[in-house]
Amino acid sequence: MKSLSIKDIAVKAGVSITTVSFIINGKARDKSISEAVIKKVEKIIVESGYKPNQIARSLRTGNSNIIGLIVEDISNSFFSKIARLIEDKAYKKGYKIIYSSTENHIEKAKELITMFKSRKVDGYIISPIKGLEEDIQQLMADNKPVILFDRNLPDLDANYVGADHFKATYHSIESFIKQGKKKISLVTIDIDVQQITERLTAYKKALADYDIPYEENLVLKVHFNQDEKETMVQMEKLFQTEEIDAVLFATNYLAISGLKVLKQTGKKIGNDFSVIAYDDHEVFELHTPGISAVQQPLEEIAETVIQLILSQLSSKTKLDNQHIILPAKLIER
Amino acid sequence: MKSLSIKDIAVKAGVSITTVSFIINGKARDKSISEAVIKKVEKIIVESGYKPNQIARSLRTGNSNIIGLIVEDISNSFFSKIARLIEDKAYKKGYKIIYSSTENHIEKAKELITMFKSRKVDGYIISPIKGLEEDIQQLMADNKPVILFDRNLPDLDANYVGADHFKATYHSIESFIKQGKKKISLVTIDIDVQQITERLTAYKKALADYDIPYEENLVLKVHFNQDEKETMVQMEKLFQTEEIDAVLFATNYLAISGLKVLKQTGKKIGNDFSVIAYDDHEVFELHTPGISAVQQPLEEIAETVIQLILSQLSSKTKLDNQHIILPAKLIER
DNA sequence: TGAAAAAGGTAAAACGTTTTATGCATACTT
DNA sequence: AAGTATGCATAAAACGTTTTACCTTTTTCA
Repeated sequence: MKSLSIKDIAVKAGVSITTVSFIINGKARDKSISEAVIKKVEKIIVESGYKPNQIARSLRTGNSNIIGLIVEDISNSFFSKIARLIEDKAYKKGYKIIYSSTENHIEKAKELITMFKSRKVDGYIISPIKGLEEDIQQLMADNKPVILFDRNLPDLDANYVGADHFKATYHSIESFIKQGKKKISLVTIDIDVQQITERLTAYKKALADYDIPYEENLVLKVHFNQDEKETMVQMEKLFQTEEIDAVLFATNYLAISGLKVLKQTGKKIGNDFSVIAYDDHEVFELHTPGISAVQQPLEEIAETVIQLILSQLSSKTKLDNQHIILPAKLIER
Repeated sequence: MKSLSIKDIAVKAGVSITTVSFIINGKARDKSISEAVIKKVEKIIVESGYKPNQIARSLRTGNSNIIGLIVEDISNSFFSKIARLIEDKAYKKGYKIIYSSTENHIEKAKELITMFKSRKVDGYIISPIKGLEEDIQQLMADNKPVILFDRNLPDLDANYVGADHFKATYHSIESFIKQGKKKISLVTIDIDVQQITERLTAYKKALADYDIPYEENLVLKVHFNQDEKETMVQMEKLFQTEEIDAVLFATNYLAISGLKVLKQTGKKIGNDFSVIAYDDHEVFELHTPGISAVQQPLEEIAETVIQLILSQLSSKTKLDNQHIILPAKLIER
């Protein structure tokens, strides 16, 4: 049941391997192969169902038509939706995606890059974590296209596509303030990437601009890799001990955990307790009452990422790194 | 910036390529290479950070250490959660996953298989759709491990891992009946795979067993690939025109669409209108009131799938096909 | 008419591994 | 002392492509 090789086709057609290869790769006219031969070989290829062995092709050409996608957690709806969009668009251009989740482990992330390297992926799409700077730098030094998305590493000059988290956060807090909220809490994670820390900066800035004093104990920094149970305990404490009247959750899973806590403790969301979540999710739409959420432009992010990487892949010369910041929208519910 | 090859290591160590290869692959003692040489070469490998080129390795050995995963839609939380679990477990055994979504398009599914084939993936994990029988048969004839999951193709004798949808559906309907419901509706899709049609069979059986007449107009079969908008229109009609007192949604996205309709139309879930969803989702847990749901044992499904495929991959002889049906749980909320 | 160019094609090297077959010492039997 | 293991190591083929360099025949045109 061995599959056909280019040699089988060559023999069947009574021409050389070279000729078949030229035809397969559309170089036939260029290399002045006669129409008759082209037709004949093409016919045989179609009839026999021959498909070139991509492995052999990759070994020879050095590229794999595979793009590596590294995210924090593919089962998070934000990432799985982006992944689906990216996959879709890449597929149309003849690229496949290999994805993997880092689970916020630097060691796993490094291993993944090594593995992708040895698999000779053509390019990398990475939602990075702190500590990966050197490895990414190395990839770029090797002239591999790299696109960071969602999260950025400040010490690194790389292509980046993401949403305007500062503005989105600022507007969220502002909207709380305009509703008359005074005790506004921020629940975030202690991960050290710009896109997360920015949310804290924007929070502080908005408060300052409206002359509301910043209180440290209104900010909960959850450890990025801890168990959900523990997170919920911490949130419960926060919700109980302070007379908070509004909460902004910095990620969708934090918001979901938060909603679980509220449901368990019977605390109601309403006029004297408002909530905004970061990254929209069906949960927020269907929740009673509806939960306002910051919605990132998934489609545009995916589109931009894939466009960026494709242009890098097709360009011979190294292109300048771009930073593309797309607006995020506050969906009020 | 060319990466190191086995030849570079061989030269550096002053031994042959063969020797290095044996050492890399743990065959050194077998081939009686001296300890001294092993140590020396290993040291050089570590120091230089050499990683074998997987492409070349694949070309030579004929296997890629990659498993292809084909699902309907990776952005569906059921699949993305399974994918994450599978990826995780596969990773630990040295396998990578390439995934792709069929979007229920038979053509795309076929293309994906062809693509995976030309990429020489070692095995296939597929949530299949009708019409793929022949292609899958072909894979098995080629002696490639294939595991179907979630959905089964009745005309095909293949490995299958899935939940007991008949029982789960039966129990769901039974629970409605025991609550005194009389007009029980089923919202399902018109896709022709056993795991979906089974839900209809179980629905009918449960009604029959409790002497409730089956009414065709209480069953809504949504077209599997239609726009959500259209689905919602159909559901709205169903909910309005019949005095339905209970609904079972056959998939989680149908349930989510259903909840959206209910929210829009202001119809309340409660004592005189109950809902059960298929495949649990955070939405159902956090919804007010909580939505009962049939929960498939994701972890066990993933574990079984990966175990099955790994045992096939490591066994020289073709193993008998297995059908593994795991119990699903009705979570009452 | 003769040289140059074009048309039509191919042989063979190369990509980086794994693996088979083989070689040469040295040590162990009898 | 001859024969046979055994320890240690390697040369070279093979996997299936792409691509470079080259060859022959025909056509062009000064």
